Amino acid sequence: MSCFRLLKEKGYRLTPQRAIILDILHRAEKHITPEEIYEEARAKYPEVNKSTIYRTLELLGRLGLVDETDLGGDRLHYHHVEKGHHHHLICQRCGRVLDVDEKILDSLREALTRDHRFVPDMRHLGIFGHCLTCE
Amino acid sequence: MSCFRLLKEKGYRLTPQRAIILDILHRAEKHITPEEIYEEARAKYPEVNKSTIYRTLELLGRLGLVDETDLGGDRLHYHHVEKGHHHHLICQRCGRVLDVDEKILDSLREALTRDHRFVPDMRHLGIFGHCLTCE
DNA sequence: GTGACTGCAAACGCTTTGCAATTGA
DNA sequence: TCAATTGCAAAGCGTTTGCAGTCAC
Repeated sequence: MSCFRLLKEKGYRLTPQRAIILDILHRAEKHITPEEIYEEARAKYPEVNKSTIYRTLELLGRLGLVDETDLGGDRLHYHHVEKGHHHHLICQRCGRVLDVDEKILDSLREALTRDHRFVPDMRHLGIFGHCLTCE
Repeated sequence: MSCFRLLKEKGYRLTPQRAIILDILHRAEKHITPEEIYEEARAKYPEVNKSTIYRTLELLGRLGLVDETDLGGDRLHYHHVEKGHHHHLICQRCGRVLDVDEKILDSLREALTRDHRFVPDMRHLGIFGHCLTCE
């Protein structure tokens, strides 16, 4: 994995804990929380500590390997950047999370830059509301 | 204030604490945090307790008198509904917060409803990025 | 008078931190 | 070897809660 190389290039070590966390992020099918990563990591490596998860996520985020997303609520979600950017429609009635392509925001992005001289950073935006399927 | 009437109609009491908190929200020029409300309330009413702030905000939110907004970061922001809906462009370089009218999102709202059968609830959305003035 | 409300203090859940022991390079 | 990294335990921080006393109505 290219992540391993990047870690070493920057002078960081590749510990088993980091390899496991990267693997979990890599295989995840959605954005996951530190708690979910911790539970999954512990299955393979029982001694792993939650603070290692947090410290690793902080490092990976700083290196640009994972994205940190605030999907609302009390905890952050993490996501392997390799998997690309997209957005989430979160239904507040049924709890469903729909993924939408980032292109949906193109016109908004243009309008903000043109009219407000503001360049939004909208990767993995969470949009709350309700899906019509619920009604 | 019509808020006072609504409280009584629903069988809630108008305590000095609640009147002060409503007044602070009413006069606020931006979204404020429970902590900010607490500090301001304490100036007028030193015995007030932080849990009263939280309980009051929860009540006012439930009654639809204030809006609860997640502007990212660790704490929620509150806002008197009377003041209308708008959005925030938060510059991650200079910290500036720009307000934009909610109409900016009209086309996105339409696209989501049309293409994804999803009705977004985007009041007081916080959009991160950077303003061109910074560069 | 009486139930809604408050202050207080303690607990909560997620996250961060200090430190001594460990380990990858 | 030896600094980076870890596990552990404790603290931090915003928020919530149980409870006994208080106060709006």
